[in-house]
Amino acid sequence: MLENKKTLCKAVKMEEKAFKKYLKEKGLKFTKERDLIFKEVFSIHDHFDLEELHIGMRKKGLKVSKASIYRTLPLLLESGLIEQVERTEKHAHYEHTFGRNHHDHMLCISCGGVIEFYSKALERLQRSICRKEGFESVTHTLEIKGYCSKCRKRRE
Amino acid sequence: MLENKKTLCKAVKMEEKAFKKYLKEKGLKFTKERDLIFKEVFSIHDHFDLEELHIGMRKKGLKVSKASIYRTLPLLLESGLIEQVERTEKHAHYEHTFGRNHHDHMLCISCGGVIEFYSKALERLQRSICRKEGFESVTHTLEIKGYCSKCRKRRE
DNA sequence: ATTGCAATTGAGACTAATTCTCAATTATGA
DNA sequence: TCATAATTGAGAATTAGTCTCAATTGCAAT
Repeated sequence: MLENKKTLCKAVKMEEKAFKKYLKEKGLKFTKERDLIFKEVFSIHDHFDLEELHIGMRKKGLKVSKASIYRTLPLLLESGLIEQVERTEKHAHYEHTFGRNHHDHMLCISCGGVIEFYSKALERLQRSICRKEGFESVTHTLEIKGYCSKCRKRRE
Repeated sequence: MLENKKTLCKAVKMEEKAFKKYLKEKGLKFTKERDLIFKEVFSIHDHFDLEELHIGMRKKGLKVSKASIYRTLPLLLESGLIEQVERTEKHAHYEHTFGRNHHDHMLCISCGGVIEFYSKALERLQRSICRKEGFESVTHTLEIKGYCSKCRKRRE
């Protein structure tokens, strides 16, 4: 799923550049808080929610308020550097997009497990559907809810 | 999108039967509040959220508490009589499934417009992906966010 | 029909997530 | 360096949704 560390580092630098560019275009500042949040997000190679992000930062002694995280995540989302993975009843979950290819999710209703999958054919088909509608896709989310193979067996 | 009224009426009766059956199976009661909510939901041939549903009922003089609506929607969801359409930052939107085939949504980031679409090929592909994973799909949601054709033109 | 009881209801208290406010601070471009 | 507009943190405010509990009501068995 991830390349080796060296490649990762180099690439995160590029992502940071992209973030700075995005901010500049919007007339927004690249503050140290945003930098910290950005770095934290890119150090998590998994799904995370806002709470986890915040706690993780506190543990490292990085003092950034929740409010700032609430304010920064939408920027990262909009610049395409992170994606919303899942929205439970309670709150959203995110993941950064670097080093991971886009993928979709199956959510098991029974055990809460998450299965990631990717289908080239699916992506292609979606692009073609959008083209037909004249719609320019920026992101998409496909969530399939149901029962994973383990839970299916258990239910029998 | 919808059949004529007569067909609709007859079919809603069937849906009501399905709802009663679902409740009975779960050992739940078919109360007059649930009946009212059910009827209201099936009188809306469009997306709605909980707030709208509640206000609509108040206007007609139907007194059902919000709490009861909060309690009833999950039942309708679980019995497959309604679906979650969209989850804005704030709250979920629903629609009843009768007389409308399953479809997915494109959401315009710029104007907030919603485009519904359905693709047989897409559904088929999803089924095949699930089969491969041994996953039993119950529902799925595909949301494509981007710019609709009108807004694309406007942005140029 | 009557009865008994578990499920349900409404109203408001409660909780959790998110947004807002505002004075103090800071990044940025001139 | 300076001016200024954006940003910050802390906590207040808001909002969606859940929970509590006494009163009510379906419903199944009499």
